[in-house]
This record gives sequence, C-alpha cells and structure tokens, in this order.
Amino acid sequence: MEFAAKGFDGASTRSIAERVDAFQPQINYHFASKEALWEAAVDHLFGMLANAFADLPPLDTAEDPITLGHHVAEALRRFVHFAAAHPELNRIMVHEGTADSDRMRWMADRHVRAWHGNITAAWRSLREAGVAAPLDPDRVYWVIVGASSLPFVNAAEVRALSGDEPTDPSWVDGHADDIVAMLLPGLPTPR
Amino acid sequence: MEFAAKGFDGASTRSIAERVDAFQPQINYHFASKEALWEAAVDHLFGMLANAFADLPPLDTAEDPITLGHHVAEALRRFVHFAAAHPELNRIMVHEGTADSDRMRWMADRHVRAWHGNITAAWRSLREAGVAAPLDPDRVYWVIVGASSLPFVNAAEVRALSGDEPTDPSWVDGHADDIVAMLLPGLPTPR
DNA sequence: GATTCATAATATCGAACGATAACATCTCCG
DNA sequence: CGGAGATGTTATCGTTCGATATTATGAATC
Repeated sequence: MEFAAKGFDGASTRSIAERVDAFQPQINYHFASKEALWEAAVDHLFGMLANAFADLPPLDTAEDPITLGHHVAEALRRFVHFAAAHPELNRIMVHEGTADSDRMRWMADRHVRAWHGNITAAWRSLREAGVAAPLDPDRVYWVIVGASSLPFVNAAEVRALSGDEPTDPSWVDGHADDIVAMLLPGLPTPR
Repeated sequence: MEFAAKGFDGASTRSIAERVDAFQPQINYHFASKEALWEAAVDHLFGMLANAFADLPPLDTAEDPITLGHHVAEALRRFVHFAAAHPELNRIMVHEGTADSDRMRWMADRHVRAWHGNITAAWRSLREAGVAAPLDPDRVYWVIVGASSLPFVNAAEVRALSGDEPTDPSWVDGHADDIVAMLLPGLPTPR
C-alpha cells in the first residue's frame, strides 16, 4: 500500500489510482479528500486486524492467570502472523506515531487506544501472577508491538542484511515462538 | 530533524534550510543534492551512535559468557538511552527499511551491517551459555531494536495514549531495565 | 428511444517541490 | 585599495502535487 510504503505525504493520489487502474480524480470523487482516503484505508486495516482476533477468547482479567496467559500467548502469535501478512498497518502506525498531528490523534483515539488498554490490563494480571516477564505494564505494549512487527515492517532490510525471508511461514512461526517465550517465560506446558 | 519526522520524500529542502536560517539554494551549494544531504545526516547520526559506545568494551565472543553478558547489558542500556535522546536515527532507519531502495542498501551496507553482525555473534555466545532469553540469534537484532526504540520513535503516540513522557530520565531508565531483564534473565547479580 | 443520473475520463488550476542560473555581498591576500 | 574566490540571496525553470471544473460514457427508468 502506498501510504505504508511512503507515508502520507510521500504517497501520491496519482500512483494510488494507478494501482487500481483508475484516474487520479476518481479518488476525489469516491472520497472527499486524500485524508478521507487515508482514514478509509486505516479503518480497513484495523478491521482486518480485529477479524484476525475475532475467534479468540477475550483477555478477561478475571480469568485465572494461567488461562489468561495462554490466551495472551495465542493473541501474541496472531499478532505476529498478522504483522507478517499485513505489514502495512504497522508501517502506517509507526509513520504516524512519530509526531503529534490530527491524523495521529484520530488513529490513536479511534483504533489504538482499545488495544493498548486491553494489553496493559491483561499484563497487569499476568505480572501479579508471575507468569509474565518483568516488564512494566505501561511499557509492554510498545515492547510487544516493536519486537513483533519490526522485522516485517523492515522486511526489505532483513533481506538485505541476512538474506532471510521474514515472510516465510517457518520464519514467522519461529518469531512468534520467540516472542511468546521471551514475554511469557513462566507459562507452563508450552501450548 | 526533518528527514526523521516526514521521511525523505516528505521533507522539503526549503523547510530544512529554514531551520538553520538559510535559503533553500544553500543546500544545493553546500551539498550536491538532497540525497547527499540525507547521507550526511545519516552519517552524522551513526557517528553519534558510535560515540555513545566508544568507551564500552567490545563484545568479544571469546570472553566468558557472564562477562560478555554484562557487556551486552551495558550496551543495551546505552542503546535505549541513545534511542531516547536521538529518536531521529531510529525514525530514519524504520522509514528507509520498509522498501528496497538505493538509500536503504546504502544505509544497511555502510552502517547497519556491522552492528547487526556484532549483536548476532554476541547473542550466539550468550545463548549457548544459557544467559540470554531463548531468541534465535538471526532474529534478536530486530527484537532489540524494535522493543528498545519504538516508544521513543513514537513518543507522540505514547503521550497521547498514556500521558507518560517517555523522555523522562526515570522512564528511560525503567525501559532500559525492562529490556535487560527481558533479554538477559539468566544474568546473575543485577549490577 | 429519450431522459436521467452515477461514474469515468480529460483538462486545468494554484501551490510546492528540487535544482540551477544570475546577481549581490563578504572575506582575505596582494 | 583592489581583485578574486567563496558564500549569501534572488529569480526562475520544469515537474509533480491535490483538487476541481468540464466533458464523455454507460446503465437504468419511463
């Protein structure tokens, strides 16, 4: 996706239109503006993210910690796989999160805040139970997102530096296993 | 920095010149092109990164694992502090790492490859000694960089979501401690 | 078949971009 | 003092941008 690859300013409505075999003015016809197109794209990506989690049990902090830990582990695996399959979302997030802007606040309020809150609350429970690595709940969201998504956000650099293909299913699975093992060392009976 | 905030395409030589109270053509006078200016900026940032590590012992894999572990721990803390003080470097890296381009390969070959190789090699030793978390050496670079730098790269979003100020010294120290504890759980006598 | 309306395609606008040419100013050395 | 070379400043070029006005097309309704 153009917004993910070049950022909002770097992406041109002409090249976006070209991708779908259309002419540039069609974008201002079907959407009000470039901003509105961007918002629709972000909504769509977060909708796909929600779909990827739709069949998982919610991260209920009233649950016993071991069960919650297994739910979080499965959610982490899902997130890693989603980041590998759709790196555009994390690219847009990291692009927009760098500066205070209307777009950043729109995205944070509309989409990110709920995920951030759920993860933070779940982590608080896991920490108290000693299942989770000793990370501050107010920081763990950033550790999870950063560690899980960077090799896919920067897949081109992974290929250039090591020759690995980070989208290979085995690479993705290995990364998901690594993330779970690192973040939930106290979780018994690996899955 | 303009390149870090908006990416290469989004940054304009006019606003860069304005920052230093100059006129836009001065950039093409003192540098050959916008590309050359970008390269000089990246060289400068990586130079500062190297300076931040100048007084540390090298990550010698022939060292005994516990000593090497303490050296890696100190290097991790330095990296977290550098990412907090100079988020521009990691912003540029994550911007440029998304797509295969001449700029990405220039940066990977000239600067990133050495760091990547050193970390990977050191991690291999630490893994064998059981000091490090069970992360694949070929992946740990991305986990370290992603987890360490994201809250500073996206500092604006951290503020918007939690109200925390990630550049507060106590926040940075806490994050560094979290990263070390998470990655090197087997390291005895926490400093 | 004529009318109507949603969408596609073209033309074009003003603004901003990187780059360069042209001109002004300053500094330094004789 | 005066000329030379480096640097500052202005003017402007061709291109690309997002947006909009205008015209063309096609499908549905009567």
